[in-house]
Amino acid sequence: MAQLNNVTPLFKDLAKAEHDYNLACKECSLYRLCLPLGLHSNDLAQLDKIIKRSQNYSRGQHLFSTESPFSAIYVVRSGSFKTTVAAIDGREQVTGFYFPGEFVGMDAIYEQAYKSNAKALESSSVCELPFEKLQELGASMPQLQVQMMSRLSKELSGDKSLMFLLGKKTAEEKLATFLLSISKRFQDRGFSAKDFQLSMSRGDIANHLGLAVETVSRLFTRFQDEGLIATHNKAISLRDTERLEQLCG
Amino acid sequence: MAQLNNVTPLFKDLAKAEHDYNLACKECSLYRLCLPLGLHSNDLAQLDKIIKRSQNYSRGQHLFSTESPFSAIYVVRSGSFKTTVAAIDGREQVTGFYFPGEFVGMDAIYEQAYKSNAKALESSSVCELPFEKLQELGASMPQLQVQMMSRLSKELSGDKSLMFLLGKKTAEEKLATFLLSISKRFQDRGFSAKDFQLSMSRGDIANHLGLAVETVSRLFTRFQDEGLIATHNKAISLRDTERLEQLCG
DNA sequence: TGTTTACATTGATCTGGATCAATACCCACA
DNA sequence: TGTGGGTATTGATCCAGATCAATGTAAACA
Repeated sequence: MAQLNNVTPLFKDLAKAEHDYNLACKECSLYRLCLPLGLHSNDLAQLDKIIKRSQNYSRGQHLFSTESPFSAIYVVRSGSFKTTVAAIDGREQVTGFYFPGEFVGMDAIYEQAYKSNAKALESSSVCELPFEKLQELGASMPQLQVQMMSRLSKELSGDKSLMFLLGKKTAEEKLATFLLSISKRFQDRGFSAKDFQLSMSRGDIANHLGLAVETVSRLFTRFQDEGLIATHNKAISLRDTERLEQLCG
Repeated sequence: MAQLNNVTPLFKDLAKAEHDYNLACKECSLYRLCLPLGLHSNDLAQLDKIIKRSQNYSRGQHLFSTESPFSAIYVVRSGSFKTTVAAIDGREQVTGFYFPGEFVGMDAIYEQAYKSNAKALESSSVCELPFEKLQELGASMPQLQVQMMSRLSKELSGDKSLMFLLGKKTAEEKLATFLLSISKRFQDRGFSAKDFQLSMSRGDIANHLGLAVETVSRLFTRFQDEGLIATHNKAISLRDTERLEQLCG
């Protein structure tokens, strides 16, 4: 097994830099990725006031579930989350993974009720946007509404791609696509696109991609044997991005 | 094969009732399902002004494609559409079917570019909402923005359910879910929930559900043999809704 | 009215990835 | 430093649904 060094832990550095959880939006290193983008500074100050900067969620803790009363949407501040939708018989589908700067819970707006469950994959923190106040604010701040719609639209278009992945891609293509998507998101956040630490289990990955854990495990082994990646448990190193891209279809 | 009578053609009656395509929103029979819901009458009048009521699209015609420049989102007025996302190698996934009152093209907002292709499944018409003007209007009309967000959120939550369907359901469960979803949408539009005419081909259904045409065809036959439905080509009659619901998982 | 072309059904066979089973590894906590 | 429980890997087998192949049906057009 190839040796892996200097692997960036999942947004840990960021979490450290953001140690002061009451840091105002304009001081936040996620600023560029987050809602405030495009807001004028006095608008931003108003938004700042309604945001609740909440304490940490520890690994496995629910941010919300379909049982929770709907009151807010969230932006990941540090760490990561997964969302799932479940059937009565217990089957569940991991519908998404969420990293710092990304919005969780937007599918709740329509029915004013969470339609999925969100769970922390590691020690994580969020900014809470109380939905009612957000809406009040939006009435006098069109730019904010535009930003929100933009976020919703982005997630929508990502979901369409996932539908293609689930419906039409082979196991191999699915995993290659997944790895590159994660890599891209790390890069957007200023981390290495090549070396990173997955916060989710093989089971979560498999579930999300519509595969069995065993298939994912075998693919990791094969990708490694073929020199596409190097793995050491949850640490991943992309070794041949070009070939991975070809594998995506 | 069971005989099928009095099957409601797909929103044809509606199309006829809406024969005057310049009908103002407040006169439109889709009012209740559409964007204007919750707007005050003077706001509505303003919205009315920017809506372009376009001519018909005939079967197979593109409403937009990923090549089209982005300028508007659409609301189906009569008929129906499918949207697809495609890979370079030609594979494509049908990401959704759209019926009167439903919004098409919202995933384009984020990147100001259509991320999918929309094609008419039959003779259809739409209301065109020029996005720039919609945004201008939204600035002075918070309720409009709220409505838009609500639509986006609704589609988002529908897509999450589709991800569950694609990732976790069996072929049988997929088809049962599909039939009931279509039935529900007909009912919402004031048509029979039991007897309707599908506007999409078996191929489109199969593609959308992540199945082969042959599998869908066999399932239709089996459902019919088991007395769950009666079919005559594209005409469908639900005979045992309860059992279909159980089959959804 | 026949011909064309696309769509749908049915049957036979094959296979990618699931499932079952066993072992190995990792780390949390005593 | 050992022990237990979750997580991961690896191998053997199976099967739901894909694919291949052929025929049937319908609607569109000359």
